[in-house]
Amino acid sequence: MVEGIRRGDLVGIAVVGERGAFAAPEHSGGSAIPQPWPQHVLRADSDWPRWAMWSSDTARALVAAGVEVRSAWDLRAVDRLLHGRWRTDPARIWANAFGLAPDGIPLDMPIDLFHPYQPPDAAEGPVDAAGYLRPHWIARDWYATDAHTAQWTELITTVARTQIEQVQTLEAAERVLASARCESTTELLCAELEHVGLPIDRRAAEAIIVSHAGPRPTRSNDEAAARATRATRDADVFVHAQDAPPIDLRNPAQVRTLLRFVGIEVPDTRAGTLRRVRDKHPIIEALLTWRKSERIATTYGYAWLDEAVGDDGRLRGSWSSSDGAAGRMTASAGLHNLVGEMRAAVVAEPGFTFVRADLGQIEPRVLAVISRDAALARATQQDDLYAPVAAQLDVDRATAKLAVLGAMYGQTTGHGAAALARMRNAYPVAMAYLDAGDRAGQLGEDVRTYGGRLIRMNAANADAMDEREARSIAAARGRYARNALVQGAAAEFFKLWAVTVRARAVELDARIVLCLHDELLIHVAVDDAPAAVRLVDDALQETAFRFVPNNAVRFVADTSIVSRWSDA
DNA sequence: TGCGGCTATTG
DNA sequence: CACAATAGCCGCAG
Repeated sequence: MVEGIRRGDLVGIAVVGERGAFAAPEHSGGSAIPQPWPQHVLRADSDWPRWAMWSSDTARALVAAGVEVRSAWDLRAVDRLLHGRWRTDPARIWANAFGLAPDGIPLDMPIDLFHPYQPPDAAEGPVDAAGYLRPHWIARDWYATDAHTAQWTELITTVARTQIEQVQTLEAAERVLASARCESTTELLCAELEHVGLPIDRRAAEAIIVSHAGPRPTRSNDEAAARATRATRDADVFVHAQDAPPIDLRNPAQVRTLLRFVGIEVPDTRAGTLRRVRDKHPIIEALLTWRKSERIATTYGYAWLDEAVGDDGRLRGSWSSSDGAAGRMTASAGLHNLVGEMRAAVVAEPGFTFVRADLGQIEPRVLAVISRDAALARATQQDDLYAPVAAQLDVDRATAKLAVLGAMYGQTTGHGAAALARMRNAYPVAMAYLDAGDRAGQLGEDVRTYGGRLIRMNAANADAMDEREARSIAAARGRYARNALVQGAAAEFFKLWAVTVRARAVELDARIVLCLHDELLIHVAVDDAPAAVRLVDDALQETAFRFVPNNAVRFVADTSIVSRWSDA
């Protein structure tokens, strides 16, 4: 335990070289205390602060050192939330926090023949006369003294406090503040997800790969063997067009030529297009099968297994806490788009099992919250929200679902169009909310999600564009903004649920091993699985209460205990 | 070698 | 002219 640090304190922390350092809280009267890693004082059980850090790079260093951090204030994550920019660095975060023009940020001098490296003047403080951070302070590999380190960590605390003041000026400041904390703690979760990895049964994975890509090439024959397996795979298609000239099945234009040769004309060669003509010629079925195998062989083949799955049988990718248009979590290495068949290889370790939980109909439920549509909120009281909506619209369930999704995505044509008109009648408040977002997007106005994330609508380049093209681009931007408000708020709900589960799971020694937009996968000892199920459900109720203070909207999750992901 | 197009998968 | 994401291979330009 650290002298003077109390629960809830905001304390700047940094990793400087081989050491960690944190600012002392104001009331202790001290300055930064550099510490070698690992640093067990950080895991003080009862009294713990909210550690302020520049970015999840610090969280990764902490996790790698075996330090458990419970909550954070991540300057980069909060900066992204407030200012809607993804490519940021400390110089920019600092400028944003203090309202300084970004084009005034001083650039670091390049080190080359004409500008040899010169050690910075140690007497210079971190901030220059104009108020910007000095570049060499950001580089921070030159820190020689504890005094420098102390200044650096205190500065982190300062930026965090300034960001909090910025949040206070926004509409719904309390909610945005909660959102900023959640985004920050999600950065910790991402660092942990990268460290822990997803348990994979390597032999099961290899069996799936063998069935599509053939046996693993040995080192002595890899080139030739790989060619041979590819040729075998291709031959299963060519056998249906034996007189056809040789073509490359990986080239869509040549596939069209091949199909034309057997008398089938298609506009493109996508799976959906091919399926519509599958009974015209047996080659279509063979081609679809080939595509599936080719995908496993290339994307989820031996190379993927070797690169992404460690010796400990854990699949690891890089995690981002808020990427893309609306701030969803993203992951690489197939963690977010693993083909269904390969999910059979995601298996809990001996003595452990998975608790898998996914939110039901999260986007329309979130829409009811953010739009404050009382009629839609009533529909969320049902386990299946689409049932009351279907009754309200006087259509079948499938049509109701299409209408709701179409409304959120900005669909204007197609089969759902008639039901969409009924949506306007039945849920005018929700539809008005969506339309307002759409209009803002079309006009190029930035919007903010429920949790306060700024969605930037960059001004369109109207030059060299005819009117029809301009209209189509404006419509696309409208749909983008409309959807970002819903998808973004849904992402915020999910992350709040995830960090709540993460916090509660500590006592069970359970670990979140996968986050998938509306789904959580938790790795837990078999005996603790029922407790983990209760924990997940309790966390959902808590999340719903925090997200919707008046509890007018109901959220549901489907939770199960499975040893194999595909069994859910 | 970098990038747009096409195609696949997922929520 | 339905939203978001990651990721592979191809052809083409340079």
